[in-house]
Amino acid sequence: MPELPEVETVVRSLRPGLTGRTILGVRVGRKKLRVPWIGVWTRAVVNQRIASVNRRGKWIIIELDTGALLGHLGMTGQLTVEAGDNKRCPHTHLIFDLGDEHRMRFRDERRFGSFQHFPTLKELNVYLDARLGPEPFGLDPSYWRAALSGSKRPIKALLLDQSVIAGVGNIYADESLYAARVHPAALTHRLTATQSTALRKSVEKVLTHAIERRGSSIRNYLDGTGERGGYQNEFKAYGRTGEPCRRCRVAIERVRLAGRSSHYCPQCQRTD
DNA sequence: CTGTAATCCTGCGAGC
DNA sequence: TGCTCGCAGGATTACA
Repeated sequence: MPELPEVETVVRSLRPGLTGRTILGVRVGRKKLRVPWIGVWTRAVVNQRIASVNRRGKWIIIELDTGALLGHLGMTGQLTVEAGDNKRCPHTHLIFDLGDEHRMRFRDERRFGSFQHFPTLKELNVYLDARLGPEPFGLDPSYWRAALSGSKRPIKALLLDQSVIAGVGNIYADESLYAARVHPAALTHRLTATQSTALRKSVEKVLTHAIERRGSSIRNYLDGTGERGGYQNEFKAYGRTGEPCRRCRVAIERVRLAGRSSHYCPQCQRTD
């Protein structure tokens, strides 16, 4: 679920409470996550101090004095720091004891999320480099133009491809396409220079705005302190099937593209 | 090189 | 009320 704005909000809200703390122990849940290395690495992080907390694409990077943790929230993951009494919480897979009655908890209902350990930050970055393209902010215009002209896929599929641009997911792809007035099924190599530029700027604008609203909470998403986001109240396309377009009042339509629902205005977003 | 579908999971709302 | 179906913010893999 969480896309770049949600992960950025989690990282920002966790950073002050995590940085400088030492992991005293790790408790592991019974159920398996998709990356089955939990339990193998838990001992490696005990007594490690947390040096920094960062984000790349939709990934959370927790750098330790030695080694680093890489987390992904999948569709329903929550990473929170809590203090005081220890409530029972279903779907908890990891609890990091941070001392002084503080704990970091990783919950994930659907278990699409993951938590991995790397012996060095360098190895972690090699792993991410193999999967991720550049961040959407300050994207090189010529890189973007080349990426679009060199592909014949629908633009929606390209926006979701993390190796082209890191961090965009289904919600923000739809919102960006709406803002740029580009049809989700439009083939990338057929987009005009104007459309290409508009989309590059729209992605940046939509993501920035969503971060300011602390992300979108549709169902599960919470930030590092357990609070919901507010951007779901500002969706113009996503999840608005049948509702009137805020620009032209024509009903928003939904199509299935690249295996995902795409919401768009048939009047404002044309393929031609 | 594309594109699509299936896979990993749980939970919820719609419709019968 | 209770059942089944389809759908959900993601990433990876297999296959046409």
